[in-house]
Amino acid sequence: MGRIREFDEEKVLEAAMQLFWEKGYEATSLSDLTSRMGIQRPSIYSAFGDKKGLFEAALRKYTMSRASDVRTKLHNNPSVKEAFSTFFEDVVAEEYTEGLSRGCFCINTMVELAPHDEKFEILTREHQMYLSVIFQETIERGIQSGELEPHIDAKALSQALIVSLIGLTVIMKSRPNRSFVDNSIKVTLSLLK
Amino acid sequence: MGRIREFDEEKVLEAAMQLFWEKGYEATSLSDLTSRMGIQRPSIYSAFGDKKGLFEAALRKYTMSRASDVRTKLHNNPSVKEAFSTFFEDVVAEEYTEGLSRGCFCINTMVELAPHDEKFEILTREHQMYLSVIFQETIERGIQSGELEPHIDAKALSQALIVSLIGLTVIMKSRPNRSFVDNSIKVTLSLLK
DNA sequence: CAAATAACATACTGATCAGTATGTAATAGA
DNA sequence: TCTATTACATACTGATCAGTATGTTATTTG
Repeated sequence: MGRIREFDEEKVLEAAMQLFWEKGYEATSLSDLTSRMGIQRPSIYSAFGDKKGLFEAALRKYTMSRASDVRTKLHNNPSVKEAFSTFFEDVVAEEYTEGLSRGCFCINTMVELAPHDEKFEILTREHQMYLSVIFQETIERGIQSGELEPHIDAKALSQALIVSLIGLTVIMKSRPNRSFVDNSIKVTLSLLK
Repeated sequence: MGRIREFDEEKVLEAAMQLFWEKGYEATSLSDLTSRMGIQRPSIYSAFGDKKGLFEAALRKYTMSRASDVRTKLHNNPSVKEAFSTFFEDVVAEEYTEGLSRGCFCINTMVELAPHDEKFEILTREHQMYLSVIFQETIERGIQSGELEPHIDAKALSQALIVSLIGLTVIMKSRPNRSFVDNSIKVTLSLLK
């Protein structure tokens, strides 16, 4: 009963996600959001609670989509070494292609909000832990197939690769020379033996 | 001629630095600043121009002090491997000791401002490049002393270590298990052979 | 001491912030 | 068709934002 909604919640959430991803939480105003989402202020509040609630919904949407992407990319390549090098190169290519370096929405949030808001500390941590498990599974697959040496510590190595991926994503925001990131990746991935 | 200044510019700048470091640029208001710096609003504007100018001065103070610290820590230890492992462990210890994880002021700025303000893109990039040179010099010292293998690419390795250090600093904001960061460091520093 | 200068403190500016009150339009069930 | 309900758009709220105008106090120079 009652009037039916005219906007698609998934679509406006996608728009909000893009905006928060670009500008962060504090620098994004409700006016920015209404114009980008194409709906009025009270619609936002009725659908998502408040600004923090909308941000959280946007971040959850991002992390779920991102985790799925990472899983697909790493699982689809039969060669583990190639899977990782292609994955890291894709991350770099995306960042240098776009005019604005948005980086990773989750990492941005880890820096801006996690230290001051436990909800986001947990949310961002769990996303990184999940990615780390995907990395670990991939490395273990490489060990079992014989592509990687059997003695390596898959868990510890996956954690080191996650840390490198984060560092890479962050330093690209300062637009270093391409050689800097290429060198870093080459050296880091030499750990995959 | 005229009344003499009652505040110490270095001291109030130090206070501003601490606040911006904790909260970032957007989340820090002029009211926050006046109360923490202990001076009135017009004094800030006469000494530092505007909010961005104050932030820039604070960041420059930070990066200079930080670069000096890093140089000292890495140069003072005769063993290069030990210098790096102590250095990384110190970074972790500091972050897990304090209640709030401030991380690195420069890295925080790289995420918040560098993508939207070229001045900070350059400033943060140059700081990271400078740290990378300090790392490289240290690695080269290890090669010359015979502690490290002669064939390693000191430049590329130093860049990979910088990337790992950034990733480590960022992920600690989500307070992962200590074992996660310990594993990462152990694996990454295994590149120093 | 008088004039000039500069830092001081208070209080203000218009703009913008997140969030909401209010009235209208559209839908469902009775 | 009437009533209840929900979404809509407009316009408003008090609070806070960055930055400044104004007048006072302290110091130097003549």
